[in-house]
Amino acid sequence: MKLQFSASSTYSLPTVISSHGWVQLAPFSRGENGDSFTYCLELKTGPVVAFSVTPAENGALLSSNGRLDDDALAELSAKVQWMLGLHQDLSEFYAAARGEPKLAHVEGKAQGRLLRSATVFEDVVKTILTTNTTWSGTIRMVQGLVDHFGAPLPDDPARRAFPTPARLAQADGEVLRKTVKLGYRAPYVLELAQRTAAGELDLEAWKTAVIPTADLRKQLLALKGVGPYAAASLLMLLGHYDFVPVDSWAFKLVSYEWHGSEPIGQKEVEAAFADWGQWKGLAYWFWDWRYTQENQGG
DNA sequence: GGTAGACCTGGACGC
DNA sequence: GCGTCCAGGTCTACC
Repeated sequence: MKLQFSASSTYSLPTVISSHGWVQLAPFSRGENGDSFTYCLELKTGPVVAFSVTPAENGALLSSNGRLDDDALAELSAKVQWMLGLHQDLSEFYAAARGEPKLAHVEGKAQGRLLRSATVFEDVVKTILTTNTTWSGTIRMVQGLVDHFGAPLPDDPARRAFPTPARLAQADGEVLRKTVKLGYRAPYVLELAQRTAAGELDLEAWKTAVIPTADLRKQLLALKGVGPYAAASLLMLLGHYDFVPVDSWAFKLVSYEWHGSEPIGQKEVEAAFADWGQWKGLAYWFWDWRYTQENQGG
């Protein structure tokens, strides 16, 4: 089975894949050249399907051995288009970036889209698992969730999808805490799964909802385990860039760039991008930082 | 609204 | 190998 997707504007799959670390988190797996990925997904309509996504003419090509009925195919197609951000319009951001040498590269590289998981639920869980830990810890926790609670692929049971809310809602809190090693985050993830599975939360509605960013942020902050950093990160994944995801790395970047490596706080980071309006998050994320260049010999 | 302490794990470090 | 310290955001209680 093959599905070809075309973007509504200039598009680069390798750029989307390398936009942030998501491709390193299960059930994503990065292709050898870094310009493609594979993923395993449990569809609402029933089947578990594995597929690869490779670059195609201004878009992407999905390939899978799975056979799907029309409903499953429609669901898969919609989810992959969401993951790839094929229809995001970044023309206003590019227009603003043309006047800033530190962002001169973004339009040429088609930067701006961030790789997403198939569901908002998966992205919220993963984002909670990025907080107060190392990146290696996040990779380990996400892999643990997939290994313990994800539905297996029929043809290759070693490969599993990210667990649905219904599957995670059945999880034993102590297994989450001790075996999967989510630690104190376990009750946050469990509560999120249970409320989502029960229909109390409709996270997927955020994909299409037309809501002011401030209102969406309030709803995100109301989730246990989601604070200002996680909310800003999730807003970016949902296509709202009005907030900078300020973590300890942001302090290093901004301090080195504008404050001579002196200790700074949240206010200084926010002030640095205050002029970027609805594009603050993207301007921060794709800024050509001196800190990383000079600390990696670039 | 702002702040202090607790949460949990893994990694670095010293012995 | 063992113990200690620290980094990483968010929550809760308190002022």
